[in-house]
Amino acid sequence: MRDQGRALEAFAGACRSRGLSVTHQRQAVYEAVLGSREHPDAEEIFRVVKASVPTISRGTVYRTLETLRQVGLVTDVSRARGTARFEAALEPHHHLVCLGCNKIMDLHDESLNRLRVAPPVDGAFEVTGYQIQFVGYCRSCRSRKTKPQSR
Amino acid sequence: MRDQGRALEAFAGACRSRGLSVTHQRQAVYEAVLGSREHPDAEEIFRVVKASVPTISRGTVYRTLETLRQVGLVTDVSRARGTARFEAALEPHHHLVCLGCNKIMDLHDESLNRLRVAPPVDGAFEVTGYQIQFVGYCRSCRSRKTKPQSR
DNA sequence: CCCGCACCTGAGAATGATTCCTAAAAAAGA
DNA sequence: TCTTTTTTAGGAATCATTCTCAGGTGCGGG
Repeated sequence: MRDQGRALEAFAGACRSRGLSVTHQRQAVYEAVLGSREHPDAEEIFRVVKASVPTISRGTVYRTLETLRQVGLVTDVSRARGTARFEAALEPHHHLVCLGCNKIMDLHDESLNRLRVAPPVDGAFEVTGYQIQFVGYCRSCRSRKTKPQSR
Repeated sequence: MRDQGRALEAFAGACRSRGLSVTHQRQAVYEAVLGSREHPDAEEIFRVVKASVPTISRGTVYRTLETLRQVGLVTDVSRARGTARFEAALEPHHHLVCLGCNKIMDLHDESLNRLRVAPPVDGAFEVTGYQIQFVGYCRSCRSRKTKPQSR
């Protein structure tokens, strides 16, 4: 995993460049996310990190994941921020998701609805549709992007 | 909204074809989702539905949303199923999400990483990346697709 | 290398969304 | 209509996540 080594090296720099202190807890959490393949949840990461940093608390894991997510070092695969939000499955459309404030905006763009995909994973999975999430920063979050809000 | 009218008409049929009873609670919940533009959460839908079905309970709203999601009539925009799941933001890749069991699988496909998007929403939003979610049914959920599991 | 201070962490309480449980009500369908 | 199966209301229970705050720590300036 060359990528992983590099990512780890770059971690301290990435933190500093955004005004975040480099703590070993943060490194351990990031390392744990880097090292797992299975889309771990906070509890799983807590368990893993605990092995190297026995005193770490759940609160720190949650806090750190949120921080890393806001600066873009970690992705929330499930995008489970706050309460679950719904919409009718009518015409396909896509979403803009702000990493700063978690606002979700609709994006209607016909040209995105004609993606052709090679049947993924040998037909074991039946695809019925898709959605594209564009992540980034909305206007108001862009201006304070260097330092994540606690919310 | 021609789509809405049509969707509502088709609702009963859609339920029946999947072996779901057609209850007025279910219709009211679906109608509420159809009628809102703002990615409502369960609480909001509860409030709206309550106006027409005063005796409805929160439990029913949650249950119904989950059911409708599993059969594909409603989309969980935030995909907030269960606990939040993370991964390192290394090389871009995409996901297969099973509507039945909520399993998330990685999908690496170079050709999907070169999507060009017209700058969405007049530059008010700064896009830093994107992810595509392919939704559908995994092999084991496909066989029992007609009737959703309670989990 | 030491200080000061803003930023972080640990521990556990508090919150709040979601799920679960059960008796009663409603839908299905023969 | 009668029987069977599914669904609902209501409320308790769960459990992930956030908050609070006292004590610790990274780090820039001297």
